[in-house]
Amino acid sequence: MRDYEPVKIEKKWQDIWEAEGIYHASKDTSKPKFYPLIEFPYPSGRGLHVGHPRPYTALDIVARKRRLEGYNVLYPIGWDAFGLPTENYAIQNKIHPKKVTEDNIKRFKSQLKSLGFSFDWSREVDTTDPKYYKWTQWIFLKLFEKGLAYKSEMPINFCTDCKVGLANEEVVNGVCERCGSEVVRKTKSQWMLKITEYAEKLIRDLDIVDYIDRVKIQQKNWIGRSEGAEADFKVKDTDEILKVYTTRPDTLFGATYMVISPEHYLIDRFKDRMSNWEQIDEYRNYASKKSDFERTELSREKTGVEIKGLTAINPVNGKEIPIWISDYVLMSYGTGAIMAVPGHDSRDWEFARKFNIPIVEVVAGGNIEEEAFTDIEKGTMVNSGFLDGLEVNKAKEKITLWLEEKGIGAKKVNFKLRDWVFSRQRYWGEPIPLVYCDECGWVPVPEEELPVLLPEVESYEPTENGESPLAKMDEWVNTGCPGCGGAGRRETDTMPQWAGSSWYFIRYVDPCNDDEFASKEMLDYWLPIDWYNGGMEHTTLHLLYSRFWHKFLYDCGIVSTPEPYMKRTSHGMILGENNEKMSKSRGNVVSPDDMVDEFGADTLRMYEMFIGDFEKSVPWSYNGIKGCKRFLDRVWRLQEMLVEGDGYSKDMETFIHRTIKKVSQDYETLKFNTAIAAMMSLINEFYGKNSVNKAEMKTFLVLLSPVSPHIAEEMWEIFDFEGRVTGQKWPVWNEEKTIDESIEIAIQLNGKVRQRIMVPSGLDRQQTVDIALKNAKVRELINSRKIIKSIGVPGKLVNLVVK
RNA sequence: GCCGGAGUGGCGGAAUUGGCAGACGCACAGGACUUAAAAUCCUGCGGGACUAAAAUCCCGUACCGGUUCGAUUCCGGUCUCCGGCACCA
Repeated sequence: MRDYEPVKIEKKWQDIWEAEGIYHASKDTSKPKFYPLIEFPYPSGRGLHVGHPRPYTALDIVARKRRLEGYNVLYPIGWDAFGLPTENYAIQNKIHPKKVTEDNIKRFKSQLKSLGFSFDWSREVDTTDPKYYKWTQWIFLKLFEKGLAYKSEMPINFCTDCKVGLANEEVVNGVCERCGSEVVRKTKSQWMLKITEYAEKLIRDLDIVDYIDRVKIQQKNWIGRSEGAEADFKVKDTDEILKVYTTRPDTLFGATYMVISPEHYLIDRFKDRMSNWEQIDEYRNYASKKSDFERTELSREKTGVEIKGLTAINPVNGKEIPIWISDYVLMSYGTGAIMAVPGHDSRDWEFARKFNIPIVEVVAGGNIEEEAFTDIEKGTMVNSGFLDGLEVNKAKEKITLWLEEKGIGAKKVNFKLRDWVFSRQRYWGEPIPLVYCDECGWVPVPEEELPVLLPEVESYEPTENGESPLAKMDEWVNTGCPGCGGAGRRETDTMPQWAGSSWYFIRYVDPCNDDEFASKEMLDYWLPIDWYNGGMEHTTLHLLYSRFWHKFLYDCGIVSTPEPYMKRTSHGMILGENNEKMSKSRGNVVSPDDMVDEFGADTLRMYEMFIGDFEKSVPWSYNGIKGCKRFLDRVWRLQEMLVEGDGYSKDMETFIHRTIKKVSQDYETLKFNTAIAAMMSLINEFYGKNSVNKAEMKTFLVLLSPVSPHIAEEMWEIFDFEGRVTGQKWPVWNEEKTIDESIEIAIQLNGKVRQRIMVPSGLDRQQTVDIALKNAKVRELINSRKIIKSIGVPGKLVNLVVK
């Protein structure tokens, strides 16, 4: 027997598989299809770390199993290559980001290939390739055409020293990550996408997809649908009204003040009437330095300023109430103004306590001296005129009708979801294909002129005033207006990285099509994705953005399914051996290259699947991977105990059928660790007998092949079995043959196991109890005590309650 | 802070419509083989009481409490850790 030399056999089979193109998806649309998807990687300068292969191996296993089951499988791969880290690296090292990207992709590609994934490399896509981003721009133009892209003044983080716009991540503790200077929020006109128009559908259609619960819940909460009412408050002695949104219109009588956000337009409008303008302006400046996240932190001491000289009128009782500004009210949610009901909202309660504003009880049931009473199930209305005596939910309905009758309010559904800020003042992204003309406004670049290519520039640094580096390229910026032929200026902002990743799975179905987005035939055959696996960190943003784009394309009649992904699962992170996140700075990064060199790809793949619960994060363990190598060594040595045999041997039959069942089911339910454990047990059984026949060996190798394909293929060849292991049929189990004739059950006395006995399988509840009671040892244990109750669980146990 | 998730031996984990806690692997210990080591093979391996050994018994699934014949699993509360919080991807 030769030695097991993974490095040799893995390269050998990778070359053969590639030459034969066995992992290419077929154009034959008569076969049933299976389209699994992993999140395409961002090709960073650091190369792969061992966390990357975890999800890739998982779906590779499923993809390989499906091929053996006769499906036409599309398991694609590509590069999400636009983005900040590459651009920053390019700036620091004075290398063009395009070059950086090329180098990184090259490295990633060779690393992935060494791991033996069954990706269809002929369909590779790259978001930075003009042939790809042509269609990203095309989708943007569709959105623009349908009125879903618009311009709005939005804040950006602006470093007062570097004079550049910063990503949130580049702002650390309120200061610039690079220079440590103060960061302020500066408003800038930016492109926005109306994802809120799809809020209702994005929630509703979660019902038709199979996502793991925690993903669905996160999406729902992120979209944050709430039902309430809008109500108009008059601003005293003006013709203005303050519109507020509230989920508790029932508490309107309890509104003792109002709060508007520091960015609210009323502030500038009535500037002259405010006797404490300086104080207000100072507060506005203070608030502009904070992110929404900091502003809404509940534990934080509430801050605010009363507007002196402006008051509002509560529409239900005509009472004059003060208006405050405070940063806990956000312009981005609701109307940017709230009616404050300190008796029944904990933020308002804290605020009122701090600034000595009266707290009025309008729902009885709590103790508002101690804390706000917010329970909507238990209270009864008081101090509320025509609402008195009603339950909260009834009061909500009545007051909403009242507001509608008076014409000063209405029922309203609100979402936490905000529109998507789509502009970046950066170089390394897709140019937004619009031209501004003084005559025509924003005009789309004609479809036949796409893509709008990213021009070559000298420096990728943003400009002094926070504009994109493209703004400096006069030649590129100044162009003819596609509408009137007059002078036009190109949009210089680029798209966010999310753009390319919002539709890449669609391009995979027809990646080389230069004439159209993708052929209808391919779209209809391959979509939707059957199974999408990705990290929990993408649950809200990426998943929501891509669902939004897909729904939009569905409404345009381009794709035929309302949802892109039928199933979504999620993997846990692989941490360093010290149980911390792998990072260069912590020095705990493990490279797959080293593992492949030392143990082979088959061992690495197996260990990544055996390491623990697929859905949980888990620390890397060098000893652990050694254990998997040991297992494959044992598999290799099965060669020495092979005997003839066409069918499973009698004593192994049950074991084999059970293993087929366990492995088949576990591969489908992300329980790769227990599937591998089952295969280990089977091998232990072979070793115990010191023999394995050909039929048993074939079945085992096919079961093993999705996890560790190279060794399975090599052994298949050594044994001179017909064809390839990658060309076999997935084995099936016979349910009857998985059942033992007799099984052990436990006998408990008062809930504690006291005896175990063997019984025939297939007994019902009563038979199980009876057989236990007949047992001599059990009778002895019961002794003279009386049986009060007996519980039987067929095939499991009997519990006798005795006294 | 808000939303979501997790907590089981020395370690990774297994067991879930509520039914025998610790499968499988690692580490460790003892033994076989070897001049020796590595590799390999065999055995043991949650804690405690009792015992020459076994048998037997008690405790044990982050913590406190509840429901139940029976709770790692369900309910209420507490603590700790992890992911996300809209310009990192």
